[in-house]
Amino acid sequence: MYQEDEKRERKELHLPPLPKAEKGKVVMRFAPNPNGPPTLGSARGIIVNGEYARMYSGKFILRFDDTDPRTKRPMIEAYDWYIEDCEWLGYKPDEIVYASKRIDTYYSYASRLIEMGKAYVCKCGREEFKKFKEDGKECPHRERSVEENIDEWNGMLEGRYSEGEAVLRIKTDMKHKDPAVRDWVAFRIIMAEHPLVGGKYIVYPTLDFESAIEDHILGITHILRGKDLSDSEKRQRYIYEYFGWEYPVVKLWGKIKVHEFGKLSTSFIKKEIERGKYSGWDDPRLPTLKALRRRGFFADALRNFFLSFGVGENDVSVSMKNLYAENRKIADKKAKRYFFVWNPVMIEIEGIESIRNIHLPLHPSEEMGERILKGEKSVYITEDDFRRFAGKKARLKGFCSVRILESGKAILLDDEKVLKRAGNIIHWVPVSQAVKCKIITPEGEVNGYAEDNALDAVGEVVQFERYAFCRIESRNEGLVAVYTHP
RNA sequence: GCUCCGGUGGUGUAGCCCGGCCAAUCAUUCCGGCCUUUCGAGCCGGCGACCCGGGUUCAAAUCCCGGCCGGAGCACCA
Repeated sequence: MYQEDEKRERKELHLPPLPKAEKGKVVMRFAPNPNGPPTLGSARGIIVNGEYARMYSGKFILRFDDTDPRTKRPMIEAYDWYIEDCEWLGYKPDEIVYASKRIDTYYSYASRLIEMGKAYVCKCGREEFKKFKEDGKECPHRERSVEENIDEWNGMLEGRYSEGEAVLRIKTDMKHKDPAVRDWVAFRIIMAEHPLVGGKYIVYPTLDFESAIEDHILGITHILRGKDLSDSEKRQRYIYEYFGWEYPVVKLWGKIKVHEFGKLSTSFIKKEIERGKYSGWDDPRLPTLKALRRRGFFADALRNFFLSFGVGENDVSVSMKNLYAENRKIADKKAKRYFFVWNPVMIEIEGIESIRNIHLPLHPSEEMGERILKGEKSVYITEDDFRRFAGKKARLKGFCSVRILESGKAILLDDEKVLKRAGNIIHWVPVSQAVKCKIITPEGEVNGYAEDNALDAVGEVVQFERYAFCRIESRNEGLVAVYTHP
């Protein structure tokens, strides 16, 4: 136990202290757009933000930045999926905020900015404005009076304009050295039904505006965001300055790429699911948290995996092998051991006349009790072993030593004649105890027989000896398991 | 084109801010050995890195300049 704590302690050190963080006063948020299910990438946001909040006894907020019902249309089911996965990962949000339900609030801040002369309604076309931006020139709408702007803004809200005809821009500096900062858009018109608030609004805030206001309202002290959003701070600071607010401490991190999953976009996956290529969002081949959970990964493994990356700005390109290693450390201690024989071949052992109960531990080192296998004449072994040992001696683990003949027969030997040494000990399943077992792997299905004792382990992550860790999913017509990793 | 960021072994990471204790940390992968209850597990051991070039300094992975390579933003997307 003491060692456990010490290990955990060391792990914590992976997260460097946050600048200007005071115990009990830190407020962090994870702000996804629920336009798809949480993925491996989401996990990093949840874990690192949640971990920091915990580290400083602070607050962890889950905020849905769902303010684009068209281009990044939220998926109604996904809201709850995020909440579930936060909890599964061990970071239950202290507060949950839905941006789309607080749009009126954003309007009021927008009005104030307009009244302050810090925001204006712009009716330039995209290309038109782009030109002004590139040239560092102000567009004709920029210097109109506050009164005119108030009127135009109300016009936007009332539907005087259609999509694309008018936007509300924040005044920054048209000569700012970074073109990305110049008079950015705070609100635009989108005539689309929103999954959560329906057709209540036609004017929606952009991420930069919504996020800027929310971070202040919620009292966020520290923001962790991808470096692709590094311009946000520069843009949002203008608003903070106009209102006299203090900007949170920002830490950027690089993007993360997992070798095994190329660039699978949410929309692409969605299409493939509809086409039937994937069985659903929890298809084991997908990088969704649902899939990982189904495969039997432990939340702590995800946690250690992501904490090991720290919060640097360099991009991370990593293999799932690293996650497997983290998971294995946990699974190895918890998983019961069973025999599963793939590509089964039946052998008959000459010399076995009666059935003997073979007692095997459910775990080699942890106290988990035992399982009983019938030591009988007919057993299955995997074809791989059959080929490897045909004509040679092998030991059926816990049962007996045999010489395997090409014919499919086997001859019982005295134990002394076969050294019980790693390398010649194989696993087996008694024919009378064999249950069909299907394993769903990322590469396809693997079929064979498992010992019937495994029927008791539905829902658990087990280790099929000499095969892999798997999560046993169901037991209808035989067993169905999902492959976790070697 | 403009702006910003990064570059430590196969992979990830510590160290860089406050130069020496760094012939560089930890993990993983890979390789080898051990294990008469498994294994791709465990245990033990091993290989393996500061992008390049200048400069500052008694001393540079650490500071400065230049180059090269990589990433990001310049959306009425998040």
